[in-house]
Amino acid sequence: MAYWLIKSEPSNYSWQQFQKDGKTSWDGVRNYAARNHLQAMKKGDQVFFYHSNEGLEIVGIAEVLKESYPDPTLPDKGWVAVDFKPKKTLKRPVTLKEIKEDESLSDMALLRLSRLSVQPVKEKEWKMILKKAGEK
DNA sequence: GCCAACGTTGGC
DNA sequence: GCCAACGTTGGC
Repeated sequence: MAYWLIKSEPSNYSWQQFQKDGKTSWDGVRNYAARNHLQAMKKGDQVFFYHSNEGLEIVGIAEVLKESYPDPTLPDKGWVAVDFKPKKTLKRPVTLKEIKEDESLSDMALLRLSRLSVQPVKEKEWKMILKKAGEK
């Protein structure tokens, strides 16, 4: 099982909206690095949902519902989409500030590659963040 | 609203 | 194939 992090601007698509929808299709990604990560996702993988621009915090955990398939908004160009479903809202959101302050998380892609919208999370980082969120 | 970081584009 | 110009993302 692998761990990931996806970003969304709440004004565009928020965690609350995601929960209301029950699932969502992550399409429209037009970045090669992000696409490669989408393609590597397996059903059941766990995914942090991060609010960028506003909030600046990890708000919940999603799960891969459907592995990558041709992006319906641009099917012939090799871009892909992945379906997610919301799994759990964190007891306490984990802010970018907290992540920055933690030495052991200084290597996270969130900090090093701040512009990448789909990125891998190491198991160690995953557990660390869950702990900060007040989860087991 | 500004600006740094980074990806993409296009001229040579 | 290099690199400058430009556009976009995202934190501040």
